[in-house]
Amino acid sequence: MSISSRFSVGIHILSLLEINKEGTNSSQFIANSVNTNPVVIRKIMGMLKKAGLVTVNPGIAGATPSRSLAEITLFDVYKAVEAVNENELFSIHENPNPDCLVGKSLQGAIEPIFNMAQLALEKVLQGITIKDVVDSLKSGNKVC
Amino acid sequence: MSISSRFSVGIHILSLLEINKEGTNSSQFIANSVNTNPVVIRKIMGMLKKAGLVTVNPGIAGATPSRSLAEITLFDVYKAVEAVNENELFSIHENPNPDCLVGKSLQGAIEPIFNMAQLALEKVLQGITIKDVVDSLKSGNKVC
DNA sequence: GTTACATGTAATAATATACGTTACAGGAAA
DNA sequence: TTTCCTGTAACGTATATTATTACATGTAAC
Repeated sequence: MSISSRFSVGIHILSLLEINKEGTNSSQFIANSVNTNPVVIRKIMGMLKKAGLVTVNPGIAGATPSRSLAEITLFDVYKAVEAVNENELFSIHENPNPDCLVGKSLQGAIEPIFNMAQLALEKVLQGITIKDVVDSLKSGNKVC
Repeated sequence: MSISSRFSVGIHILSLLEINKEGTNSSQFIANSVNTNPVVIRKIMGMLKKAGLVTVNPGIAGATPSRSLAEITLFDVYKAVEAVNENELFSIHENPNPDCLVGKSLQGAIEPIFNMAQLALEKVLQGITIKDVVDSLKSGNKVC
């Protein structure tokens, strides 16, 4: 199955905070751009807030990035919205037969491989910032 | 969410074909090692067969690898069991508002990034063979 | 050819998660 | 006090996974 679209929505939110920084980025406004329900935005915004990426206050319309968008990587967003948990991108079948060599040892053999693959993916995300994405949006040029 | 455990089961199956090559690898036998239902094994075995990785015949007990395990990479298994579809590891929210710059252009901006990240992950899987896993099982040494 | 046992596959249930939606509590400011 | 916002719980729907039952079909020994 796929990695939750919370991730792409999170990127959308942060990008919009920049593109519409002159305006007020209420959950309703953002939801209109993302094309979803404002509650979905508030829930994801809450995760971004918890991760220290955005500043939002109850009762006050709008949100702002908590630090420069050049200092927020896609990996930060990915962790914030729990797109994938630590070492859980791949799932491994549970309780294989311990009386069988394969059943007993497979998990230990493939876990490091899976972790390495996951890390390779995450390293790509660490190399790209929200600023890169926003620049790409403005210019029409691809980030990569 | 996580990548289907069909992937780890597929690796389990192929490893077991080697470890138990003297014996008969019926779906019942394999299911006993994986600790699941034989039908689950037959379904995954069917995908491995369709991908040309194993040879199985209706009515005849057992399965064998179709080529050397040193020539079957984890990526081959990953594709065979449809762990992740082409460029679909990440999902992107659909139908964003085209009247908004972010809504209109975000997908085009992040898709190449997502594809790059997915490719980085897949490249790791391409570098490891079932033989590597089996060697690790036998020796107790990690593949990586 | 019949019996025993295998694979192939459809159908179904149980479970988990994502996403959307309604409802409402509580904060802020005119 | 009214209005509009955020925060959050609760619920429904849709979808994917895994397990399971049931049965059609193939193979080979007897």
